[in-house]
Amino acid sequence: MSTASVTRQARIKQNSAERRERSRQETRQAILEAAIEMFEREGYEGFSLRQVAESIGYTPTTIYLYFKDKDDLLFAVCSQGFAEFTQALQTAYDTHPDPLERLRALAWAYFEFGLSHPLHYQMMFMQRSEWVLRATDLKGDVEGANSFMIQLNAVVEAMKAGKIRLGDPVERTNLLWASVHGIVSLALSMRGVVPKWDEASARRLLEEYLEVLVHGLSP
Amino acid sequence: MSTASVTRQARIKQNSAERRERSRQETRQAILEAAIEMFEREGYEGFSLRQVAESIGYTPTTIYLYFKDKDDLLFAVCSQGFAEFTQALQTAYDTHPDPLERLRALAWAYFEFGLSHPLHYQMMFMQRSEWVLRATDLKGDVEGANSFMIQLNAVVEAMKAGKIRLGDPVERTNLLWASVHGIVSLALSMRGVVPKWDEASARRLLEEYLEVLVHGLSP
DNA sequence: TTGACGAAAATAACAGTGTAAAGTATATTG
DNA sequence: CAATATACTTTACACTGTTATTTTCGTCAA
Repeated sequence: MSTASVTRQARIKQNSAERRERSRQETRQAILEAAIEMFEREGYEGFSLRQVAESIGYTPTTIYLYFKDKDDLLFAVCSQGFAEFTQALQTAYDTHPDPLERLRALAWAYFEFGLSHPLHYQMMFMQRSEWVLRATDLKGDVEGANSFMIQLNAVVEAMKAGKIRLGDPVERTNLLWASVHGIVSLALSMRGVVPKWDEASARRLLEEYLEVLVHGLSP
Repeated sequence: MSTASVTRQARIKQNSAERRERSRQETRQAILEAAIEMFEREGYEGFSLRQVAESIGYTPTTIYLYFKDKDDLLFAVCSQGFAEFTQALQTAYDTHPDPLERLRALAWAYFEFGLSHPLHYQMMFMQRSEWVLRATDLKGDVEGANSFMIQLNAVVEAMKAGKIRLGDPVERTNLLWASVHGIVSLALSMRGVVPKWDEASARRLLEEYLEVLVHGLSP
């Protein structure tokens, strides 16, 4: 009887703790979602903790019970972007068995992500690129979950298959990565400002670039 | 006599106006220099009008007599960067007669500017790239003064000389520009964060990239 | 020389911002 | 029921850019 009541009480206690933890995660998620919505509406400059708090009926200081500071919340906003980005690359990798086509598909997936998530992209790879590390660390030790690793694998495979010239795989990957990033970031920066840099011409540019690259990298 | 005294008075008046105008430009310049110094020390985030004013013994509001607002002052800070950038490209252009070497030299000049003026570069080409237009417009109608035009000319020359494959010159220029920008911007973003992205490896990357490019673009 | 004028600079104020410390309900537990 | 831990708010501080108003001061004409 004593043991039974003790375990029941323990169970109740545990359930209570679980429920409270769940509630805690719920409000954390509510804050996060409000933050995402606000970030996508206002961008980086206009992103304000006080407005986020107000939009879900909380006092500004409450946010500090769930996130260390503004940067931490903003990182949480971006980390969803990182996850989506990695997944986009992963599906591109998985759906293209041919090594060369795979590289092309990866570049296009990269491009599409940037063009369709401009605010996230600018944050993730232009303003706060140091978060790349934090984001991949956060994902655990699964190597495949790292977006760089996906690209690296694709490069290694292409080398193995004799489709591109041999060389330091990491540097090759950086080369590809940097060029696509250059096109995407310039397209995002210049669109709406320089007429020549609309989305269509950015597409043509990437197309041309991939052509030049396979030419220049062929063994 | 009447005409003489009138003209003398007119001269005095004009000199006075000139001197006042000069004094005005002097304090404007003082503000601008303080702003540059502050920007280079604190970066974009830490750049504060009030601190700029304080550092030269002015009240914050005085700045508004010389610059429209914070953005305007920040643009003035960057416009020096644009001038220096254009000049760097121009000398690279002028000192290399061979078309292919010229393209290489332009890429390296671009690279060097970015690496040695990281804050300016990030402002000019990553955060506020819409200023590129404003900066070139400001320079007057001399086509050679535009950094893009310099690169464009170099590409056209290389095509004429049969050193690279024919194609839309503007798109070709964007291709070169975007790739170098990609390397530079990633190098700036990642250095100090990702060990692999130190300055030396960025240099190797550009070297390799130029090799691949002349391979891929050879007629 | 004085008095008016006009430009330059300063004051005061407003509406924001991120963040820390202290206080207050509310719910959980013994 | 009383003690306690948790969630949240209040208050406050030190900033930010920006505007409207007021003061200071050099220049210029009478």
